Amino acid sequence: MINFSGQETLMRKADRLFEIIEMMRASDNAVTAAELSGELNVSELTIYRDVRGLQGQGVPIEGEAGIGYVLRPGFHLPPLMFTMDELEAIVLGARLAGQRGDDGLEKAAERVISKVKSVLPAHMQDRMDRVALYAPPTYDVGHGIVVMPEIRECIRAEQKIRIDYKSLAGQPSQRIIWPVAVAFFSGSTLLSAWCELRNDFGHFRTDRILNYDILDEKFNGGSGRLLRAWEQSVSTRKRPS
Amino acid sequence: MINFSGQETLMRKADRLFEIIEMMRASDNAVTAAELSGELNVSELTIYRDVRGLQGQGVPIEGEAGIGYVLRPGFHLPPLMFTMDELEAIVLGARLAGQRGDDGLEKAAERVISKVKSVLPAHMQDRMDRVALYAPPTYDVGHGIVVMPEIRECIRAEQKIRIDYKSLAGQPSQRIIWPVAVAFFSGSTLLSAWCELRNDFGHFRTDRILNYDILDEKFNGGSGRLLRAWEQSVSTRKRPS
DNA sequence: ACCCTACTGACAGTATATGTCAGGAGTGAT
DNA sequence: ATCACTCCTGACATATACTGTCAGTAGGGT
Repeated sequence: MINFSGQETLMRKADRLFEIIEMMRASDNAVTAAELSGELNVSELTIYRDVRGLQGQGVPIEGEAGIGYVLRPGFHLPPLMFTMDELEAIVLGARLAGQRGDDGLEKAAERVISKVKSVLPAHMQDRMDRVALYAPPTYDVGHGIVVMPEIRECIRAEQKIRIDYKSLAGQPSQRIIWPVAVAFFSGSTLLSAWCELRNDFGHFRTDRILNYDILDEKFNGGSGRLLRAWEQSVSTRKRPS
Repeated sequence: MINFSGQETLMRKADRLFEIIEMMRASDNAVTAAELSGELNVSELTIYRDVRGLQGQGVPIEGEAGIGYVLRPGFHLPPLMFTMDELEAIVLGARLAGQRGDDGLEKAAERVISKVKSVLPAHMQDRMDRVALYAPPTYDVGHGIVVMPEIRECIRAEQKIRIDYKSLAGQPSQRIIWPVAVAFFSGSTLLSAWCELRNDFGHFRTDRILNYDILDEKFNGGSGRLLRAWEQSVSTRKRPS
């Protein structure tokens, strides 16, 4: 955009090489040349040539037919300062997280803003203060008696919880759960967990948890395997609406 | 050196740009174009052109006659330390911003995650991948013909916009506005701006903007004063519901 | 005053980057 | 085994970007 005086294409190419690496690193799965070419507005062949060039330069990209490209972990190029777009995303995200999330997250989001601001050059600090993207207030989410920061800590520490739960029908029950994830809806918060009673994953509205005890006993999340299993169980029983 | 298969010069140039930045960062004093050209085996003019290109791309290089080049801080992202609460706020915020915001913000939010992760100590990177706080999918927000990243850029650059707008009643009108803020509701997006037609602030649903032209003419936001005036005008005419 | 240095402009040859077209070979699913 | 997907190679043509040389201007420091 602001390119004075030629050099447009080279810059575009240097940027493209950078973007290729970023996209591969950002994605968990393999990235295909077709995806890259679509995103970067060049032909697939150009991507192939770019990748070959990067590999020749020592970038650990692995390409497999039928799969796509994967960037082997451990490759780091020096991290660049946040762009204005990224700062706007951080500020908007913090505002949203502060509204949707619990008190702990709200305060954490504020600390994030100030930490990020502290590493910015002076002129960008001003601009960050003036990010004018807003998340309009929603209903205050009620968590009942549940102290959400505690629950999040249980997820991280893999600690079991015994809960007294009242189902939608009003049926009370007691069960021991392995907390896995939290979904922040606009009006309510859902705690997803493995339920020992049902031997399956279940979702529990936090405002229907009547009582709970954090147990000393831990469960084994298997370095994220339980989380991935939960993700899969959610994506397979998708609701139509 | 290890350059197989063509692309020698481009790689050399991309590398050279990288090297120029590295040499400037490594040196405490200013670096002269002559030093760079000697080290990189190109003419001085090529260095001048490279630097101009980098500056055009936003790299904060300052050149002074008689002195040399200096890389201002704010190009590299320094290491950052976050607590788990803060990391969870960042990840949740990025997910929320990615859903509510426009395409540009979604990508920016992804890059934020990737950048933050890259400056984190190793043991925290894994934990960041496993943050299990989710923002449930919402309806896809329609912006009509409006390209939101462009609008955000106009807010930052304080550029006037001429819009064709269709009011709720269906009444079309053309006006020139000074874009001030964007509010991302869950179902729609509101652009707030000073309206030259009404001489007052107004809110415009992006999906009711029929057409728009970004003008070269700029307005004067007064270092955030316009934004604060808008904030005040919003807080005084609060709607009860 | 003097040297150093960033910067600009014009000109020309080279090499480079990119696209299109066609085809080969490996992978995973049906 | 077939099929769809994907990485990868080769050849060819075109536009254009990069680089160097030469000459000159302007600002900084001593």
